[in-house]
Amino acid sequence: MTSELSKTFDPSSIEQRWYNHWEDNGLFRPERPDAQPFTIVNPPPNVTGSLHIGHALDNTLQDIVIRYERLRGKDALWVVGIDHAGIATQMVVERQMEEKQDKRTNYSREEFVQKVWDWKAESGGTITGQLRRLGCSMDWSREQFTMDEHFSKAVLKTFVDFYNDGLIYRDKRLVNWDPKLKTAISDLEVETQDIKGQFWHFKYPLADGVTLADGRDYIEVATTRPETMLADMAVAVHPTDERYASVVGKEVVLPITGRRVKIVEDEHADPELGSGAVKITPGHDFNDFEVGKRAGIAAGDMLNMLDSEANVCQTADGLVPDEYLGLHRFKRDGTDGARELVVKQLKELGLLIPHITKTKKGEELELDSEPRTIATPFGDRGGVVIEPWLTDQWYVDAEKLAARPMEAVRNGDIEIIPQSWEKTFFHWMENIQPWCISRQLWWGHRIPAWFGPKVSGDKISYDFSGQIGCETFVGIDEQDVSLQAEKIYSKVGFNQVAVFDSYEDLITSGILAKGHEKTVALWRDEDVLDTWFSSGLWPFATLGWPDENAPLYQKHYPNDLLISGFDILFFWDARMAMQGMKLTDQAPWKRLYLHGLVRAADGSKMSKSKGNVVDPLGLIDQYGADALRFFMAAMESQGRDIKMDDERVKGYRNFATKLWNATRFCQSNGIGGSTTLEAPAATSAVNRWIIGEVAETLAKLDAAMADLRFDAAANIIYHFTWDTFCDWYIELVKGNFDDETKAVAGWVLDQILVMLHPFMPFVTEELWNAQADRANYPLITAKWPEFSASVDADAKAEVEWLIGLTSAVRGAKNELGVPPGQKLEAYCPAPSALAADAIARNSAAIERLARITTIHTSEAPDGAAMQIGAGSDTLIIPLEGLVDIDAEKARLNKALEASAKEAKSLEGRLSNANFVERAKPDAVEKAKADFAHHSAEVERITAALARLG
RNA sequence: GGGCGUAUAGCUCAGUGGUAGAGCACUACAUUGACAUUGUAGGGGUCGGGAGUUCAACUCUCUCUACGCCCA
Repeated sequence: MTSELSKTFDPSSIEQRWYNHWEDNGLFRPERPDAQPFTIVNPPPNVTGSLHIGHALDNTLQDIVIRYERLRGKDALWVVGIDHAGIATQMVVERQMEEKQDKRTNYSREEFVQKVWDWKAESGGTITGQLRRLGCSMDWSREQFTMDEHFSKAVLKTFVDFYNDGLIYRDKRLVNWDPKLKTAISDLEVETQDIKGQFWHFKYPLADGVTLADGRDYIEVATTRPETMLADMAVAVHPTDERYASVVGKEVVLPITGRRVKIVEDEHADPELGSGAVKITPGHDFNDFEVGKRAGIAAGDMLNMLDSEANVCQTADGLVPDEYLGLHRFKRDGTDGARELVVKQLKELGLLIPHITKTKKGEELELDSEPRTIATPFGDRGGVVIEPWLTDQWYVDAEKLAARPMEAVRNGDIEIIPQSWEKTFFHWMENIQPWCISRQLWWGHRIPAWFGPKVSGDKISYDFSGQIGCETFVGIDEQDVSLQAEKIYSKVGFNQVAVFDSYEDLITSGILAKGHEKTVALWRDEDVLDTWFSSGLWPFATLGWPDENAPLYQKHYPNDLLISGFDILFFWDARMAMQGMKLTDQAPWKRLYLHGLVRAADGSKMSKSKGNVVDPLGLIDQYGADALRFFMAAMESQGRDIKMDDERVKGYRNFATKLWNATRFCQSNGIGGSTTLEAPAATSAVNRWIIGEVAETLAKLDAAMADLRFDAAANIIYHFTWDTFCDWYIELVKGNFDDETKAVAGWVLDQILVMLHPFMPFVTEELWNAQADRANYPLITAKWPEFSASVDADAKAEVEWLIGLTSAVRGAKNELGVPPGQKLEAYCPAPSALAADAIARNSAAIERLARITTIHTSEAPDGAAMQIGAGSDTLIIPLEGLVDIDAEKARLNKALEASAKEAKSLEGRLSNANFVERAKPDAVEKAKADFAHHSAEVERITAALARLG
């Protein structure tokens, strides 16, 4: 029994209902213990996130694959969860506090972290509801969070194991410091932008009366960051630069600070650039850091002149004048900073070399500096200029971890799709830098490292200023580290270990006071881990790792596929591969599919600041989730960004409506759901033909899905449904719904619903259930088409002959201005066997579609007529009184010209001996056939023209 | 500076070593019969420029131009 469908298709009335039904009945992951596994993990969206159009694309593609594999009977698992997103989340909560004139530091760490959890409970994870609206069939029953206890344990274990393997180490070096968020960030989180800046030229006076060969008593240096001169530690010149050869090893006296610094040789100084001499600030510039090290300055001795907010602080040698202390590094909010003051003072000292330029009028103009475009680093979250800052941080030796993923891609264990991304992947992996994983935040996975006093001889000494000089203990908990500590400190007479959660806790405890002489105190590292360090474990920690016997891990790891945007190839994908291969000894997924960005209609990047963001939920409201999903699939060719196009989404909404109405029509003719996977027995050509078409469509669809060609897959099912099924099959069988046809039509419609389901889950499920009572056999867990029938060549030829005839008649009538509804008779004096059969068996269809009442097998009467071709047959349709002969002549002449041109070109090719000898045999065969066809066409049309006079 | 990618119908995009396709838009016609969220038919492209390889290039190679992205 079918259930009646409403006259118009309203997506919003069915989506919620079906989604709840699927989820409530556990249909996203039915029990299939013996089935072959298929696994995808969803890139965990940020807990602060809401669904944007990029998520819509990424998740639609994943859902298509998961629904497809589920229909194919696999134990399809789509892991879903949320990322705690350290920086982003802390920012959200801090911003909310700011609105209430409150701030993080008004609270203890524990209190603040609790507030973040409260916020998460209240408004975190909005996106999970939005993914449901898109129809995504994840396994929500196992939804995870990267701060869940089991996941946190995996993160801890990873850190401890990596540390013990020497893959994680602590180092003092320059980091990318975000002075707004007051945390280190990794080099991937830095975005370089070209901004307008200035280039200043200074004189650094030579010390001790030394002069250059040309007599000058100073060295000229240039900089885009004058303020850093307060921490200059050298001037570098190129070893081959003869201008400075005589002063290498001598000193300059820095203006303002009066610091004496050496002139050193270093390849970094480019003789071609400016004066050829460069100032060296090892504590505040990545290049200078390396120069400084080469010049023998240890990282610990490098001068630092900025605090965590990039305000000037006193350097270790105490030479920064008081008036600078507390100034911001440069002008901010209209207030001059250290940069402006340095320039002003140097100018007053006569040590600023002006930049001479000319105005438009040709007058000479003296400027303090030369205008320049400067590549400037910005933090991707905080949005302020990044400060290279000398700190102790935790690093992952990424270079060691990179080898195996590269090998996996080379040997095919990991397939990157599209392949063009391989080069980018290799380029990054080959040049990979140490990965800074510590973050100065409160929200995140706390680093499991504790520091203790340094042991020297039989004494211990506490140093709270930095940690590099401390004893370091890394372990899974306090007990673990205190055992480690006991071993070290018991040797020098300390048999008690007290462990503190922070340096402050240690101090407030009073443990260092008298009375605790035998107790040694440890304090925990305050920092948390980079969020990506934890999300790198996602493909396996979500499945139970590190318990390698966990059933899910056993069955579903490695994952089959990962789908992500190319923008997180380095951030996430590469790190999953690095961590995964080290920890599990296997590539985390077999295939890595990278898709592009969804852009605004004009091709620009969507961004909140531009205000051109398209809300996927708005599109769902307007056109339905199915239409949006189909759009995403149809536009996803491998390797190209997708431009948003509402009209196209609308077009796919229309497609859903078309299917809806076709189903309605079927129902009104007593066509219901099929009861067999196997195609019904069919005798009529039309029915045999459509079954064969389903077989062909299925094969093409499976091939497209195997290659992850989402666009091809979507187009195949679209055209089969609309063109083949609706426009031809239904039209051909209309008015002739015998039992066989009803059975076949019902079966074909079911195959469409199944094949379309991964793309348009809602409307297909609705129609599936409307077609029959299928409460126990919902479409989401139905079976993918599986039948033995294949293409029937005779039926195909016959139906294609009918279609050819119909199209030809319609086209000719249209061109000649004959009303489409006009019924006519035709003459086919010498029909081919195919034509004779087709005519005999399909007279009703021919009359209805081609509007030809009778096809006589006698000679056509003289007089005005139009001539059309169907297959290799010619039909003459008298049009006495209906048409103007000149119009028919013009139409025929046009066709003649086209065929003659084609025939001539083919003839030329066939008479070329080189072609006949060297071309592939089928190419020659095809050319011959085409030539025969066009020659015949020429003859036919010529005859017709002759008949018309 | 290095790397990658893209240039195909008015627009958005597929595509194959054998002379080009889709959707939308456009034009004409149709229409109370599943569907105007429709049907039928049609117009429209020297496949960015140039050179080369080949019997044959939109497709392969080189080069130029334009645009985009990533890295330094």
